[in-house]
Amino acid sequence: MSSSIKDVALHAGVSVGTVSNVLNHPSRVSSKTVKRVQKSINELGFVRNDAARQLRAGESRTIALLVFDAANPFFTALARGAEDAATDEGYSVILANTSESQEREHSYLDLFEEQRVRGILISPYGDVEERLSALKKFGIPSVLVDRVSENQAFSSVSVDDHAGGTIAANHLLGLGRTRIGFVGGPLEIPQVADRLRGAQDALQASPGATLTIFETSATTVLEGRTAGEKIREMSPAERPNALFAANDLVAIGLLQALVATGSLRVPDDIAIVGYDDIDFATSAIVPLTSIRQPSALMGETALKLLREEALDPSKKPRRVVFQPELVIRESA
Amino acid sequence: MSSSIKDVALHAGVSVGTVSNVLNHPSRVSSKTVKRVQKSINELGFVRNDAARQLRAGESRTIALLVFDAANPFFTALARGAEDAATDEGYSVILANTSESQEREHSYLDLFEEQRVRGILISPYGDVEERLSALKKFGIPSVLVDRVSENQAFSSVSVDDHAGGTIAANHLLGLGRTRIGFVGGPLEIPQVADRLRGAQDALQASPGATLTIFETSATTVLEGRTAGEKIREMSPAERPNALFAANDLVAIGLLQALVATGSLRVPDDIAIVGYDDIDFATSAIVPLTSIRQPSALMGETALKLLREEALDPSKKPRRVVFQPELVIRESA
DNA sequence: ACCTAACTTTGAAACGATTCAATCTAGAAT
DNA sequence: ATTCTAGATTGAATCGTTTCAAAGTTAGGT
Repeated sequence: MSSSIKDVALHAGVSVGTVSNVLNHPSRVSSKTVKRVQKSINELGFVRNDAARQLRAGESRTIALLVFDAANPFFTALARGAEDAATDEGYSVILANTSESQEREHSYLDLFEEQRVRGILISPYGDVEERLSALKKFGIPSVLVDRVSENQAFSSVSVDDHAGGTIAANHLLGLGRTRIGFVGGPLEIPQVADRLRGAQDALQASPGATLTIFETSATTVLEGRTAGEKIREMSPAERPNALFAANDLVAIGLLQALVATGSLRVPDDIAIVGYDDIDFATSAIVPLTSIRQPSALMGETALKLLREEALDPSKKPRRVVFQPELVIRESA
Repeated sequence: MSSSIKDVALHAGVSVGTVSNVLNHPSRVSSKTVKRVQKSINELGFVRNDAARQLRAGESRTIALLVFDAANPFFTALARGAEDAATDEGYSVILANTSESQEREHSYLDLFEEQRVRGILISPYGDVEERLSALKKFGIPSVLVDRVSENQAFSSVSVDDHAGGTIAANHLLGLGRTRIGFVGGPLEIPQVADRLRGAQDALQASPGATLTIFETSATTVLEGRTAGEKIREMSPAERPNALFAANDLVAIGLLQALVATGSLRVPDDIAIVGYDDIDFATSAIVPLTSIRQPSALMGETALKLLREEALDPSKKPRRVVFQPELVIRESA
């Protein structure tokens, strides 16, 4: 069905070694021969079998990017950055979506291990550092994205989520809000936990203020809406007058529940701060005040770190931390 | 660095054939041996080399999904549907993003061909049917997503974009709007062209109404906003009083330019209908009236069609067309 | 105790590329 | 004419699996 390098060699009247050289080291072959072989390749419709190549050469040209929520624009922006950087270096990036499932996260890591990808960019959902260490020993480097390595074993690109949480909370406190709610979850997700902790630390400095946690089972629009509906039903006295959402998706969900129904006004009754500053933040019912992360740049940087790692696995991991930035719009 | 099946065989005191059988046909091996081999596998940290496996077995377990804009929630929803269906059948889906570049589209197709993926789900950007035919001859089936095959050569899952355009236009006409603008592009994208044509056909029936085309270079929020700014500057007399956007992203961009600045009211001054009904449509400044496509279901269906195709390549391609549905909110 | 049928296990031959030492040019220098 | 050299070409060995015919083993029936 598909022709091999041997068929090409036969057709062009040269040896298989020569065909391989035309493919990989054309300079070693006389231009006359190159031309002849190229012609045969075209006529036969030959396509190199990557499995065979990889088996012998021992190295792959693809890099895997594993995120736990591909639907989040923050990750697609990040992916875009990584892809552009990869293309420049002759690599291809393939994306896999964990869908917030530890099981899938592991099965994708298994897949990538079996495929011997050149490296892994991962925004971890579950606890995978041990697994990644094994992969590293195995020869597959990885770089953590949007999360730092707990034991400093991996390079990482992240944003200072604690600082982001503090900025958000301080902004709300600065507006004179004292009953603050944090909406997001699961709290096991480090990004969520850090943002929460950052907010809590900011609250420390303001004795009068309180922080209530509304934990959600995922950081999605839908979960945000569900939480919003609960908050809407609270009595005005206990209801928070400011909300800090773990990300913009949740914030948008909150807006849907609170504003779209006309029951409450944002920011008058409740101020809302989101996180990520995704494209849609600007165009929400009430344009969202949010904490911005430089997503594309993060992807690009992650790829660079991965390359460093691949070049010299013994190198000390680097940790790049970007600072988040408050973008003030109308919701707070 | 990494141990092979041979090492495992040696360690367990069996032949390589037996190890392979433990991996692929455990029923053929006595349970005693299975246990012993498993133990060796764990102790040595053996991981099957997929390249070798694929080379010998000749078939891969991954399916590629190639879309031209991974940032569009419609596609991520679709991807999710395909992924779930694939997981059920023991396949893995890898996602690649064309980023609206024909060059990338081709280079990813090259990659997938070299990798001998089991099949391709593609939402084409450029003109790729010829290329896909070659792939099919080569043994790699594909299913078109969100677009029908021009020459009936491929199975496809799509939405009746022409009908969608008609529905949108009729809705606007029904609201009494007569100066309608179509915003989107490039017009070479069939989805865009079909939606436009559907609208034009609806206009035929209304003699008094006119349709102006505002072509954009991509269907993104940014392009929508740019177009919106131009529309905002038009004199009230020539300015359209209704807009049909090629997708929700563009519609959101339009909203940003028209409403966020406070210059015009939606739908009073200008009514807007979007397309796709993405999650964010509900939460736009003005909740967006939109044409809904059953995205996840489409992904799931595409995977099923691909499986049929893989099972019997000579089978006549099937074309599944879903009907779009008008979701009325506030923007029109 | 022997034959058979059913299970297990073996090991060599693929799969399709890359690599590299060895061989073969053709032209320059003497 | 002869030697030398750099460049071009060859082809066998190799990567790590799966496959499958053949050989080996076990237990049940007579």
